[in-house]
Amino acid sequence: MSLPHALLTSLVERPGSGLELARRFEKSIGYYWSATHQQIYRELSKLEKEGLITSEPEADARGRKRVYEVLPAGREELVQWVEREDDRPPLRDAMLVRLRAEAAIGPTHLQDTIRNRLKAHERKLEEYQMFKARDFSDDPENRVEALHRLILETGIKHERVWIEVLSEALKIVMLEDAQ
Amino acid sequence: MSLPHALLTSLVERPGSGLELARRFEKSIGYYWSATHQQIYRELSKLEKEGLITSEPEADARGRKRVYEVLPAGREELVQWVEREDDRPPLRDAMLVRLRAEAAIGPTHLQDTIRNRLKAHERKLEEYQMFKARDFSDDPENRVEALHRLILETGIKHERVWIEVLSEALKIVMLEDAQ
DNA sequence: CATAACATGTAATGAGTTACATGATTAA
DNA sequence: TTAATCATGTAACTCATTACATGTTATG
Repeated sequence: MSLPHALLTSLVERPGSGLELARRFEKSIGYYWSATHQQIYRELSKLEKEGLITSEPEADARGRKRVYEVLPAGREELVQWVEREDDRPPLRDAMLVRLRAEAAIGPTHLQDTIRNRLKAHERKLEEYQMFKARDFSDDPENRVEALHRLILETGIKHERVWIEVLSEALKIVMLEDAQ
Repeated sequence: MSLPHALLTSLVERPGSGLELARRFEKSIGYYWSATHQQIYRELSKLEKEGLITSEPEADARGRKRVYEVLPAGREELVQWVEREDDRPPLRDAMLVRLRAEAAIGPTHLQDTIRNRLKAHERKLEEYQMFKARDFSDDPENRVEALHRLILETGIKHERVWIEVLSEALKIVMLEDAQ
């Protein structure tokens, strides 16, 4: 149940429409949560029905831009949620299942798949490093900047782990082909 | 759609019942895919209906142990799937949403939540390191062992990243309380 | 023969994805 | 005035979670 709270957070930072939020998810929010525009519109309606956000203009305006902002009740709900305990999400990556399957029934031809994913992670890493260079100085930081930097840093670490893992996977898979 | 393939992989490695598979998921499979027994039973029925696995005894035996094994068609499906291209799963962690929300509306009281999750990751890391010491030697490895080690190593790296991130988060959150 | 442990399942709900539908605004 | 872009939404489906229901086997 984090999507509504990711939306509340983003709207607290700055009011915006469904499509604007979808774009924020694609850009910056993407490295800690992801969602499609369909999900976002559905969730915004729900949040408005629950009285946590309002929109302007209120009219049933299909096709016309509708800007949402957070109500006091929404802010309160967000505070409550932040302080709530929560389990860690399970690590669930099909690539690891593929590698285990490869061990069981291989050799198969999965080098290209690995190589493509490796490239994808390298691209993301580069993108995040650009964000970091652009948005964060080495100066003493306030808490907001420190938290934002930490979140981006998490994305960077995540990409680095996968680059390491996939590079190693490629080595193993290519070795077995050479035999 | 990785659960059926995680099941096929595990059953190729060794035939087993639903509950046995659930236990494997809790133990070793947990660091690359997770599932509950309800999901597992449902998926096993589906796989059997599709002719990818069989079970003994076939009888509609509620309460009696039923051991599944993979049919040639199941093995073939697994090979096909392993070689199939696949996008990276998005990074989706409620803790990062919490940290971003904390930046927007904080300070709130989320230190305990962070501390608890930190402890959970430290416990997991220790567990994985025990597995590693127990199951893998430093000897020259064959491909199966190398792949299994890589998967475990991925879990270890993952835990380490979160330990770093949460330690840093704790520092930031405690600093702001001191002000 | 009672009870704990083992074993398999159903039902309801929630969350996420994919495909599709439609209206409004702007610029060529 | 037509096409592109902006913008909002519906519907159907799959996957995962939670709560519950029930039968079997071993053992004291």
